[in-house]
Amino acid sequence: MTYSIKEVADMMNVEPSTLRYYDSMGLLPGVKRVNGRRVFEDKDFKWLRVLNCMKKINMPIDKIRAYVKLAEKGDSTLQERFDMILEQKQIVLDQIAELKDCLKEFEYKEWYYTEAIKAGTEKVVENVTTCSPTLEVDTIPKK
Amino acid sequence: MTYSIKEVADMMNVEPSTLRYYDSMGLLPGVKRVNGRRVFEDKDFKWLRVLNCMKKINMPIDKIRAYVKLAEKGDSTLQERFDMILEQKQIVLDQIAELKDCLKEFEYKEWYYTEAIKAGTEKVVENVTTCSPTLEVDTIPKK
DNA sequence: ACTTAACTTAAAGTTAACTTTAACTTATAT
DNA sequence: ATATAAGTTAAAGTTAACTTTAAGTTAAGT
Repeated sequence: MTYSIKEVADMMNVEPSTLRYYDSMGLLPGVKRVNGRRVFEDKDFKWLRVLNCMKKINMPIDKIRAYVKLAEKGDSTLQERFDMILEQKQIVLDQIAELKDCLKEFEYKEWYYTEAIKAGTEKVVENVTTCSPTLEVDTIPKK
Repeated sequence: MTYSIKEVADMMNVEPSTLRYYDSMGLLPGVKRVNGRRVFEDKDFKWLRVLNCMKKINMPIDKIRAYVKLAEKGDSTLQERFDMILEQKQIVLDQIAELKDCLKEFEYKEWYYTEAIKAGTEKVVENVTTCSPTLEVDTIPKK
């Protein structure tokens, strides 16, 4: 089975021009051409899925390219690639932890506005949290 | 207790120039001035913590400013702000779910390289996953 | 008192990641 | 057959979010 650039772009929720840009940056190694046109094959999706993840965690294009270059060098770079993957895995874990903290803040705000709307004014909830001068405070009121 | 722009910048892990930029964009309402200098008070940290979260989930500055403007209008905008918070909460939840999928991919890659390094070559693991032409596939090998 | 560090603004500069344009070729549908 | 849609490249343009610069004022340390 083969796929056009538009079909792949739709699957990845990006513009075809974005895929061409990725290609020009060296992020789409080994994609076949037929009459000059890119033809994506099943084997390409293996990498596209990883690329998709790397993009989602905001890994810079330069770093992704570095990974691709290592992969192209073959087995001699296995350890280096492993190290990069471990580093990125830790970054995802950190990002998830960070977002969970943000979620708490938004859940607090949800509660805050629920109470304020009930009362018709913010004054009722304005001083529920003791605001110490740090950004690390965790104050989720129990329902 | 009061804090200089540098002190607040350090707490938020940003440059003072970034805070000045946020201020110029209307993201730091109600910050006092003494001889022209910004002086941050305890009350400001309440908002800084929320701002911090909004930045972390990549909420665009324009949207954050819209929220600030609503807050400045007072109680008549409670419902609108509640709706915005709910929307952002859903965005965080989606982002967390997305990152968890990425984590699986990196965990698979970790396993992949562990096996490849053991064998000295990628050939051993290259075709472990059946790669269907979708980016939604989930293939985590059980240890 | 004097030096150094930190603060100020307005405006210009930077960066990453696309996105658009122009000029062209190839494929698909009627 | 012919129009329309989709593909191509290289190069220029865009956007968001800072970041730096320049020129100045204010505060803090010795």
